[in-house]
Amino acid sequence: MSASDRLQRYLTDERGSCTNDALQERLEELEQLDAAVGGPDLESDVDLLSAMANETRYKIVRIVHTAGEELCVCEFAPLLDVGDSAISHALSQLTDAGLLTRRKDGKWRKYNTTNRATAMLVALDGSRSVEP
Amino acid sequence: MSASDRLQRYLTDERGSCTNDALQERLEELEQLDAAVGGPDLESDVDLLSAMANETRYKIVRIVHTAGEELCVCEFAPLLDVGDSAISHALSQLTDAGLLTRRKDGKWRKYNTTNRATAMLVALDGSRSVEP
DNA sequence: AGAGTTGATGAAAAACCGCTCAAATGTCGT
DNA sequence: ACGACATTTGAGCGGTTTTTCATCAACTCT
Repeated sequence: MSASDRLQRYLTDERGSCTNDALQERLEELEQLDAAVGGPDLESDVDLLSAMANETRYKIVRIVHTAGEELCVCEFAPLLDVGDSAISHALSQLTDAGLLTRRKDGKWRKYNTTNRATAMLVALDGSRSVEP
Repeated sequence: MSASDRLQRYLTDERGSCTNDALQERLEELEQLDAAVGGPDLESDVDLLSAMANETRYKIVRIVHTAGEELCVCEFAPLLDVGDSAISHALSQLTDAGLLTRRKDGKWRKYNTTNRATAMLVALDGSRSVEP
């Protein structure tokens, strides 16, 4: 097929020559990379990243992380300029993604960060402006 | 206003009592959290997370990271089930977000991961299934 | 110079997201 | 059990994102 056509020309360019065997070998190497990537973690990782990839939800995670203690839903409300319902949706998505824990305390619900959330924020902070 | 109404009831519940001064104090604490969060990094962090929060783009970053070497556009094509154009869009977004570097090599373009991308993947892998 | 190839770019269709509104659930105090 | 309150849930609307299609710019080789 033509899918690997370009790849063969590329390998020829890079290595001077490229037999069909060499092409197949490289294709297999790439397939292995793909297989290693496509595991069951892919979906949960993308879910986690999607959960944080929104200003409202990112701020929630940051706020709890910075607070260093569990916070009540009613404490987010004054800080986020969206309705209570949106906050609740956000908290649920973050909890489902494994970024927050939810605890019932009587009439109130309290949320705290998980290790996963902390790890992400630390990675973000630690790698900032350290190009490349 | 009623925005801090609920908060006052909450504080009363938690601490037994809550003067208006105590309410104001807590509100200020929360505002400080919010201020610390709303810095200029917020936007770039959300951009970075958004860039990774998509199966196609996540796979690209993972593949380059796992390969441990720069890869040519033509090497992604056989692994991703989207058109060449979508791959190009994805690579641009990832590069703009600071997750990949782009290098011209004659006719070909090669992409590699940045430290930022590595930091994110390491954080994801290192915090997996270590609840909470 | 011209043909062929790689990759980027822009518009537009299709899929998806984020918010609000209305209604539901669970909890507390009376 | 009832009313008040805190939060969640589900539907739906408007806007954004992801992909494709067509086109373009840059580069290579003859």
